[in-house]
Amino acid sequence: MSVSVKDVAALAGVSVGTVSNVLNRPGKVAPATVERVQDAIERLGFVRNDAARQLRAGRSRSIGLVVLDVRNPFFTDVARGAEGRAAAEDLSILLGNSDDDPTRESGYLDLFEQQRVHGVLITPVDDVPERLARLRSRGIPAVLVDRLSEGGDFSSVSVDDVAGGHLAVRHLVQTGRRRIAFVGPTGVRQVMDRLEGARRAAGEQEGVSLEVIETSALSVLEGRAAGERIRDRDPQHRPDAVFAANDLLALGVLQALVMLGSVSVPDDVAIIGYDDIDFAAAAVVPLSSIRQPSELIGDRAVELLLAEVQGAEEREQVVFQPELVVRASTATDAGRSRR
Amino acid sequence: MSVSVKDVAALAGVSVGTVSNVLNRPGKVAPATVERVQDAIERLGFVRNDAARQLRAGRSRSIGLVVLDVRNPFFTDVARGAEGRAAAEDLSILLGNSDDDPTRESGYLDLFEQQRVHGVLITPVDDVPERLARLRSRGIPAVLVDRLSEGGDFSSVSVDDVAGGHLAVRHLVQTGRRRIAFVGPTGVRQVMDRLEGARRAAGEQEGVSLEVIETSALSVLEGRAAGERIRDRDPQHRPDAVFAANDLLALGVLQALVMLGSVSVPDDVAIIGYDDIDFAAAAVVPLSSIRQPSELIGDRAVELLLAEVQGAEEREQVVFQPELVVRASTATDAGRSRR
DNA sequence: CTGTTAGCGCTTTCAT
DNA sequence: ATGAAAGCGCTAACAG
Repeated sequence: MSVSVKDVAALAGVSVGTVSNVLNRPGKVAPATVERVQDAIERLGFVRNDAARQLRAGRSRSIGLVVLDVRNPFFTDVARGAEGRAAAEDLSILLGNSDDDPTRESGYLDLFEQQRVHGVLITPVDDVPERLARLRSRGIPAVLVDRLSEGGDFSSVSVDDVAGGHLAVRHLVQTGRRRIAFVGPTGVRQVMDRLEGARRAAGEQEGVSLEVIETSALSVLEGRAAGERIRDRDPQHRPDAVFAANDLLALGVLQALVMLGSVSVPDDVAIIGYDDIDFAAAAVVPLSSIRQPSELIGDRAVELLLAEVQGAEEREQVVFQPELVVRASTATDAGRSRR
Repeated sequence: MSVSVKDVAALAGVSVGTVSNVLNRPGKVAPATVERVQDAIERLGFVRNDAARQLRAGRSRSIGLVVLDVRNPFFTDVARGAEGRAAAEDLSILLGNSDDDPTRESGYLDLFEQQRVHGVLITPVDDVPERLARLRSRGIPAVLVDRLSEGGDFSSVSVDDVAGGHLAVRHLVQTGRRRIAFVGPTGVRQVMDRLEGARRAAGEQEGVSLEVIETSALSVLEGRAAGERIRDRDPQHRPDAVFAANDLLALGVLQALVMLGSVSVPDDVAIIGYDDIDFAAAAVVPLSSIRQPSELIGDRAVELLLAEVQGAEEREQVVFQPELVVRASTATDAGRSRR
């Protein structure tokens, strides 16, 4: 069926070893032979069998990446960053989407383990340190993405979520907001950190309240549901600002308030999101947000992984600082004084 | 390093053949033996080596998918659809992002060929029929995604882009627009088809003009650039409607007109996009669009691929019909009559 | 510079 | 029901 080195060798009148050398170390082969072999390769349309190479090498030339949600532009950006860095090393990225589901996450880790990937980049759903420790004990290092490693057992590339939450709420408070609602799924680590930062910022000023509106996911749909609950309240019990745990949620809240309801943003309610995805700027009301260097995260994560593959002993924790991006959704409007 | 079936066999006191049977056909092995083997597997933490299985099987358990742009939600939705269908068959999806670059596209096809994937799903940048024919001759079938096969040589799953373009412009014309601008990269097949449909619809009504504003990609950024060009024109030379080749472009145009300019949408200029991505509904001005059944496309594409893998001789062309979704960006506003 | 060969881990006959 | 052994395609070590 498929042509192998053997066929190439036969046609070129050399041994398989020589074919292999032409493929991997052409310098070690006489120019005339190289040509003859390449000719045969061309003629037969020979394509290396990766499975055989992997079997021989003991591991594949790919890196597994498990993200929480492929539909979230933040993660596709991270993936892009990782891909670019990996390509430079002639490695490819296997992208897995856990969709916040521990079973799916575990499925991908199984798959990656079976594939003997070079290493795994993961934004864990679950607390998976034991799982990752097992991987490592089998020679597959892991780097946490968008999540700090607890005991420093793993290298990680993350963004200071507490600082991000603080930035967001401090901004809301400074622009005069007092009754702040935090919208997000409290089961998620990053979200909890953002909430902690938010609480801290709220606590720094008298008279600021912070309530939590729980959602079950970080999606536009969930945001819309949360927004509807806010919209349906008595105006006097409504928050005057919403800090959403990510932009998808924020966009959903925005939809519910502005498009499906009659609440004005930012006049009645200010909204700030998190991630600063491309779509944030193009929203109904352009969305203020907390920017994370997403592609850079992917890039650095691969770098740390490769260092570990190459035997680096120290685990490194890279923590980027987030950045506040102010847009119309949190504008200090003149209109508010009317009330 | 890694534990193999041999180690498991040794610990369980059986032969490797039996271990393999326990793994693949447990029914053929005595219950007591099964238990003993599974115990050994557990104890040793044995994990199958995919490379070895693939080598043996002659091909991998994955399907390659090459898309034009991972950052475009349309394609991540397609990927999701494909992944779901593939998972049901115990196959995984290898996602490649060509980024509209023939070199990258070709790189992924090389990679997939080396991996001996089950098949390839691709939205081609280039005209790659010869490349795909070669793949097929090597036993790797290909299915075109979001693109009809020219001579019917390949199965394909697409959406009738001519009809979509027609729907969009007919809608604009019916809501009173007369000077329509089509925004998009004319080098792309799907875009050309949408343009053709647009031209047809424009021709069906006296006094409707259709100009083409060329962009170099289907991105928000390119849309913004195009929007700026429109914004900077004399109001009387401005189109009164824009049909953007996809939602990313449309969102960019919208940004340029509304947020960075002072053109009102839809009062001065109506905008309609294509794909109906989630973010369209949440845009500054909720975007009218042409909806495509994206997840279904991925799902069906895998189905056609599997049929071909299983020896189906006929190539099938699945063509879905697009659907018009009207939102505020093309509202027939009372305001227009003022002029 | 080139050839020979062992072996990576697994599955699958073919015997027993 | 289980075992023995061949072989998938490739690479690297060694010999010549």
